[in-house]
Amino acid sequence: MAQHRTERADAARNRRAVLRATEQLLHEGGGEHVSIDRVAALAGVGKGTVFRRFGSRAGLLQALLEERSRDLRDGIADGPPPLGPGAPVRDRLLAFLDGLGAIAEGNAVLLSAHEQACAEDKYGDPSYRSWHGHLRGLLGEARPDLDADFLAHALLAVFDGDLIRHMTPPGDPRRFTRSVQHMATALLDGPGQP
Amino acid sequence: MAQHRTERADAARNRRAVLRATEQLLHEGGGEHVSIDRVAALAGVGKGTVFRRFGSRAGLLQALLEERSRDLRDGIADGPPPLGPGAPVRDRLLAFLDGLGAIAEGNAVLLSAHEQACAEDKYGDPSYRSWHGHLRGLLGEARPDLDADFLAHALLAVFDGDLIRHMTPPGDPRRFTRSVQHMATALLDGPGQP
DNA sequence: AACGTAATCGGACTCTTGGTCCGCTTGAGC
DNA sequence: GCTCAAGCGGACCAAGAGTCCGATTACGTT
Repeated sequence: MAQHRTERADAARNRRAVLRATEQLLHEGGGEHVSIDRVAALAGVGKGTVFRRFGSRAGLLQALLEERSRDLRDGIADGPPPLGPGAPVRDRLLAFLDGLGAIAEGNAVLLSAHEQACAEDKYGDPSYRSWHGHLRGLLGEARPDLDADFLAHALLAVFDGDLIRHMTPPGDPRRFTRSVQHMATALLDGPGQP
Repeated sequence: MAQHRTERADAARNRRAVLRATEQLLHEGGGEHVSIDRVAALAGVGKGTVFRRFGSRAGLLQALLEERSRDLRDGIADGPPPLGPGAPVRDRLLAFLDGLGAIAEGNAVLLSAHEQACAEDKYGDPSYRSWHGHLRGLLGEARPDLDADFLAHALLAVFDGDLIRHMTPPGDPRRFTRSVQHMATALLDGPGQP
């Protein structure tokens, strides 16, 4: 994120403070509880600083999400199988859904807030495009007869913060992920195009 | 909608005016172009009138959506097959998806706006609950071995205004519906629970 | 160590929007 | 006509996103 040369020390410190404040507010109240004013106050910086750093509310939430999902992205690109390259497509798909599901289950509130903030440009969001591209690739490889592009969107549509909270019972935090994986295998093993 | 006895003539006239103004604004600009002030101004009524009638921005959009989908709901409850009762489950499911798809394709902007306005309570919305209940019933009947509740949510998750606009090419307005139907049959015909 | 400067900071300010309030108006039953 | 509750409307409020610019400060240079 060093734009020209290096980032000034105070700038780096402030960015970390803002991100930490955001996640704290997200954790305390709902996503709508996170206003820029509050974030700035809690982080001990001015409002302008938040905007210079992250551009907008959407940018702030997106940065947080990106931070939480960096490991998964790296694992996909060059990590060990089955998440990384080399494993059978089906295993890679299930490993990916497992990883994304874990992130989603652990950050449902952040997901909702991000979705709401991005509003009109959800499908242009870099994270979304990345997940979609990966999914489409795997699906297309496994089942060239299906509409991989649409199915990738359909699978991702299910990763909705509200839905996850709505569907996750207290005693079974991975239920959502299992359901998604089961649906994906049903699609993979389903009948072909007539 | 007559709360006690009958609705005063001016009240009814104003409600129609507000709804018509809303759909006009929705049609002209994007969903975020529809502010209550603008709606009230275009309808020629005061802001308070809009709120008394519809309660909130979400209520206004929901009322419009409900108006657009009333026929489908009636058709499901007591219309002729295959939409109404009596046809094989599979045919009813496809007919329902066809009807809902048509509504969604024709009101993508309204869908987006409604979704954004409802925000935190999408799953409590009467329309949503109604569609979900119907879908869950059909899926559960056809495939008692699957998680009908989750799959109903998953199918509905795909009815996203932005996604529909993003996926509907100019020359093929029903493409989205066909994709959804195809996905649904893949799920119906897929393998059972291991 | 002192300096120059460009990056950074911060909070006052603007603008828009959802929602509330309350005194005034009016439709409709008698 | 008369009454009066239902309905009206727009001033008002609070909150939040995003902008601006004078003050501040980190840091490479000398």
